Amino acid sequence: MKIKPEKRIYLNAHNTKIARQFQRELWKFFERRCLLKMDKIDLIAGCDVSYRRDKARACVCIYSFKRKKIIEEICIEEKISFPYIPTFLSFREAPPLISAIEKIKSKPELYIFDGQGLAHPLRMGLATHMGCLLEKPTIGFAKSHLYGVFEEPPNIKGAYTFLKTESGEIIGAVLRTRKDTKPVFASIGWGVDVAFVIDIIMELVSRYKIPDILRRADYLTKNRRKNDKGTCS
DNA sequence: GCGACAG
DNA sequence: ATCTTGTCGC
Repeated sequence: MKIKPEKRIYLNAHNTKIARQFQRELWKFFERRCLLKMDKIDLIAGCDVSYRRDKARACVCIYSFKRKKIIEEICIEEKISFPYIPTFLSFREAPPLISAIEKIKSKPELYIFDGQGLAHPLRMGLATHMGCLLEKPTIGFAKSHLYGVFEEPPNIKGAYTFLKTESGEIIGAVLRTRKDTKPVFASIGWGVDVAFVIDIIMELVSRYKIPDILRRADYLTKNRRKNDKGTCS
């Protein structure tokens, strides 16, 4: 899938000042309605990025929710173009992620990213940022906190509390995807609501606290230490 | 000024 | 995220 040509300008920012402006401009593409239904969804994409020296490697793993199996995997490698700066993660990860997503053949209905969605000071975490570029439903799945107020959820698998802005708006959930482990921060990315986020994430986790599809993408991202020149499948 | 700070 | 060895616990 290709993103609209006019949106490519948002991929690279020369500095945080411009990056901040891009984050504000992208907000106009945000979709708040929930475009998906649990009983109809099928193809879901788990996306992750890892770094090695001056290269970033992005991997996308597409899973068929109905057939319960992975149907496609794509990995790409390219030069790192932006440093890691809290609240500006998108400018480091979106370029390689878009490169990988533009190579997939199937048509995912939902994309899950390693990071926040609306749980960001400007509501522009990686997942929301990617959603505004792709104009497709996205969810942010983070292992730690960046933004938002919440209470600790009970130590029971499936328990959750809402992640809110200072003014009380619900932007995501602090979800206990596994007992006796720290809860995760799942937030609305683009085109989904909190109930959907919670339902789908719980459906995608099995034995571990991270959804299998994201663990797989993470694995593909790092399993290239020796040979491998950029391809895998 | 101080603390917090996705990956 | 990455750099890294062993180690505690189910």
